[in-house]
Amino acid sequence: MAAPHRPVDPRVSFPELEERVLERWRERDVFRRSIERRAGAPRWGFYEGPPTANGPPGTHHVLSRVFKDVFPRYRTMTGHQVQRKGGWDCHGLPVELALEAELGFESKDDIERYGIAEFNARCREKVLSHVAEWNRLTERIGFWVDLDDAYRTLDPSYVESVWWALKTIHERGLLYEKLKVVPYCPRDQVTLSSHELGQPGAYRDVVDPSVYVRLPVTEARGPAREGDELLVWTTTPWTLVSNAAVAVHPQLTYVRARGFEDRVAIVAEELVEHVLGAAAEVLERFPGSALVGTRYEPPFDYIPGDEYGPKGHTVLPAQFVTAQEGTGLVHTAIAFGEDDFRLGEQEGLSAVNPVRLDGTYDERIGAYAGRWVKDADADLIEDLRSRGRLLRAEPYSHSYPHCWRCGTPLLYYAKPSWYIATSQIRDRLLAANETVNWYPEHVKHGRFGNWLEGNVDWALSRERYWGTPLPVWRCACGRIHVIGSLAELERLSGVALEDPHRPFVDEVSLPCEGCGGSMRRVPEVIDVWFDSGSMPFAEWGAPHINRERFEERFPADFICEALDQTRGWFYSMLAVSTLLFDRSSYRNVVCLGLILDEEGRKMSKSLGNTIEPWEVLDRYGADALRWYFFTSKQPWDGYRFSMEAVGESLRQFLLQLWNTYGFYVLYANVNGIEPDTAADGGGATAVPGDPAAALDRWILSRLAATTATVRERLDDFDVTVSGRAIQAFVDELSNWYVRRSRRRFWDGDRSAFATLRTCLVTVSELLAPFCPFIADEIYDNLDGREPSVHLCDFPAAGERDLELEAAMEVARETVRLGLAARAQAKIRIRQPLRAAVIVATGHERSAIRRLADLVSEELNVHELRFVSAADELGEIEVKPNYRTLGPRFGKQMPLVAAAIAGLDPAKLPGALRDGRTVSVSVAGTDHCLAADDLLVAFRPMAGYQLEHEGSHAVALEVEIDDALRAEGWAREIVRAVQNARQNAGLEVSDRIELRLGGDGEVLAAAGAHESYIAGETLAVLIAGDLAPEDGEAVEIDGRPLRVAVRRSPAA
RNA sequence: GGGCGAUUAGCUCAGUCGGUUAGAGCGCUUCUCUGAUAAGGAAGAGGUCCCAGGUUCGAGUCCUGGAUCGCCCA
Repeated sequence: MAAPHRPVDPRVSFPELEERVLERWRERDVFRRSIERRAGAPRWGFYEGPPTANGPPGTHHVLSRVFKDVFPRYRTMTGHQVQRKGGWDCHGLPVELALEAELGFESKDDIERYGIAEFNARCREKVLSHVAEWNRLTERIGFWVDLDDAYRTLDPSYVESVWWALKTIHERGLLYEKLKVVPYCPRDQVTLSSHELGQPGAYRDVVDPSVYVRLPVTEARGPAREGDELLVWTTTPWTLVSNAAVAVHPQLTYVRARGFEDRVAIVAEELVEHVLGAAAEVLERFPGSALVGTRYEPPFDYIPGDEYGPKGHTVLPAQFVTAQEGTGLVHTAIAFGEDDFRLGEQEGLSAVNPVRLDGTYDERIGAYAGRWVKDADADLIEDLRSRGRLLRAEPYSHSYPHCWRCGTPLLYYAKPSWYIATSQIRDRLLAANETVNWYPEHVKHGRFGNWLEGNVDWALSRERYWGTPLPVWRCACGRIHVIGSLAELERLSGVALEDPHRPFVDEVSLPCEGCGGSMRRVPEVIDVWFDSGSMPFAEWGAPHINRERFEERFPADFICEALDQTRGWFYSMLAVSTLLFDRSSYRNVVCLGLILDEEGRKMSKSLGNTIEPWEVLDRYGADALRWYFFTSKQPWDGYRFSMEAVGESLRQFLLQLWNTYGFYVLYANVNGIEPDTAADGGGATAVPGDPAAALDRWILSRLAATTATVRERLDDFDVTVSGRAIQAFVDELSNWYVRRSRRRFWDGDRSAFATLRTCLVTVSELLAPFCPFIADEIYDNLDGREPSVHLCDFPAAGERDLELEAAMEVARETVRLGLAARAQAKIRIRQPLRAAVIVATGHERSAIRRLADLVSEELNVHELRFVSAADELGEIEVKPNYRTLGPRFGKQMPLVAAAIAGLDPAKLPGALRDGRTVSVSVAGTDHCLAADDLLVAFRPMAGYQLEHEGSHAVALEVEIDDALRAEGWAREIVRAVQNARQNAGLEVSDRIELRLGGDGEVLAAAGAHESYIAGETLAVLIAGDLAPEDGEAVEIDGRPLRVAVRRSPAA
């Protein structure tokens, strides 16, 4: 007869097991079938936020990929069709920069010389260079996603969809080009998006010169006299050469004050002391508005005031000015600050910009021409000092943005850029956000909501090469045409492009419908975030092709990325879909935290504290890593990651489950127990437990409770609590159900086997989304009616028996107390005792009585005796239940507590058990208290050694007579024989011949309990004739015994 | 500088609507059990629930301020 189940290796290697399971999935085509099986079922949508494959995947990618896996698996099992299209983010500056570094390029000129076609071809290769590695890891960790049909943002169909989106946005009047001050990297010659400013390392603490500059008034006006000095403050001295104006707050109070060297300065009143010192003498006070129009001498005269317009080198009113720091008068350089630029627009000042794109001064700045502006700071300051125009200069430490790739300090710089007017749809963005469930919830109106509130227009264009070309064609006459597809481009130009990228697309010109001239494409490519934000339709090439496939799947039910994507992908997804469809492209979003090392430091290559995914996978396996991520904490809190932590999740959970499963298989095979598939075929209605076996019904009730919790929490995207519920159940199953049922398994009790098997199979189904490998292995070996557990329906919660669950709690508590009492009395568990004496009140007493066999067996006592509290063991004490009484009595609580303390405890339990109420007098008024209002606790009397907790206690009768002693010895002998069996390498089902020798009294006890010993050890023969030199020597209660076992030839 | 979050035992984390004796696991010490287990059980040691105010009959939990750490923004 073949064994019903494959034997289970207790020393299994999970990594090897997982490889076998993967092989089985491939053979049985399980992923594809899991989706096909749900054809026609309600869809549950998932979008893959595309990673870039130009580098190898790290542990943080494993984190997001397993979270992207667990919910689709769960929803598939609950009857949904969940298609998962993979994707790769292909464009972008990082690829270009990596390639530049490889080629040793230092500027964009090098790229132009190299040739854009060749450069982009290299980018195209590079960006997918690690795809094979990503695919291998993705499969290994059990992330089910369709990588064969993955979208790539560089595909022509994808680019076309993005073009369509931009054309649509243009048609709505939301695409515009404007000179705007942007953070600009002169090294890469590229404008940075706000997303890029958010990259790690962008803001760095640096020390910049901070200068107070004197600007003499050139003609008296209002309160200002000729020769008074306007004091301005700046941390960017290099912008002083293009000072265009000075801004003051019209409502703020300013003063003329006599300060250093008797010169008269004009500063904000609040800052006089800060700027001029305590000795300064205030001469006059006036509002900022009085200064407006005052003319002054600029710090440098390279650019004459009239180049800025009539208001050049005058004082202007501006609301953004504060008296927080500086002088309260703000140096304004139109081209180099966002506020400055806006003020220039309002006041009609032109944005004269003497700084070249490479960050050097142009020829207008005389001696400084050609110098990198930041390097000119020191010389400019000296220049000011020598001319008496410097009040003071000091180092100023602040955080300043740098290019996150090359580390160059950014310049705020006026440049023409293309924008999407997202600020015009701010209310729609907020409304769309309201429809999204965020996990954790606080992101919705916190970090993300605040970000939307402060929405600014999306800086879309990039002056780079490897990206989706901005599909805007412009004629010299100013006319603009936005192209929405390659077909449209061909229709208008006659050119059929196969590759929409630069430089090919740059060569296509269109006839201008206005002037008949030739339209050329603008040179920019777009922000890659717009690419990835377009994925809901672009992954299908919609709307040009596959329109229905997109529409059927929009919006997604679930997306998931790390928390740093709030302003990245989460935003671009919301913004693009709101611009185009006026709704969010996702309904639920789970945010993940960062992975830190075990000391809480960020993992980074430079610190050398990274842990590579393969190290973990090869040592502990994917399930252990997944389980760690799912259950160690709420995922958005971040992880303190270490090898040891993953090892612990393996030991604490997976091994316990594996051993329980191994136990079942071992004894099912020994007893030839076939799974009763017919009975199980009916599903949850077939209760395998013997109705008389309380343990069976108890564990099935716990299983039902666990199933309900897991479903409820997974429905709310909570893997942490649901996973921990499974873990708690497996612990109950292993450490109470199996432990207390071992005898029944040895005896081949079919109810016990059916119950344990139901629990294990159900656990495998509950666990399938979390730990897909071990779950499938267990399912396949114990059930296997489906080719994989991942083709099963998720379990439905059965009926619970709450009363039995509560009773078991009490019984287990009683056992805990009894074992503690044994330890106190120093009587080992194998020594049977006459009785345990239990103090328990009404319902607890009946609970223990109901499970008396369990309790007495576990405590190894012959009898349970109950005593009432009034007996000599101790007494009952009642305490107020603050939870019920607090709200009722409020401030009178102390009085109530006192009144309760005055009750006669002896009379209470009986009265309360009978449903009667107790009357107390509080401040002259009588109140009725019900059983719920009182907490009953047991208080042992002095001088008794017993264990108590809450309202019950357990004491043991410790007197051991000869019969009990002999019984204890018999158990010791059994243990010695079992050890001998194991030492002899026998199978658990082998029969033995047993020979004993040694102490006469011990042998007599063995004789008295011969059938017990024979039964326990499968001995067909027991003989007391062992020769003194034979067998293993052991001690029984300090007496010598020798034991010899031999496999019995009789079958 | 602003926003968001975190801070509970040596470590990793729970802690429900505010309810009076704050828990678990790991680790440590001692004991124990073993016919599944890399396990299990019992006992012990281990706490300024970050700090300071406040609200309340009652605060780890709510409010205010502060400290430290992280993330995001400027």
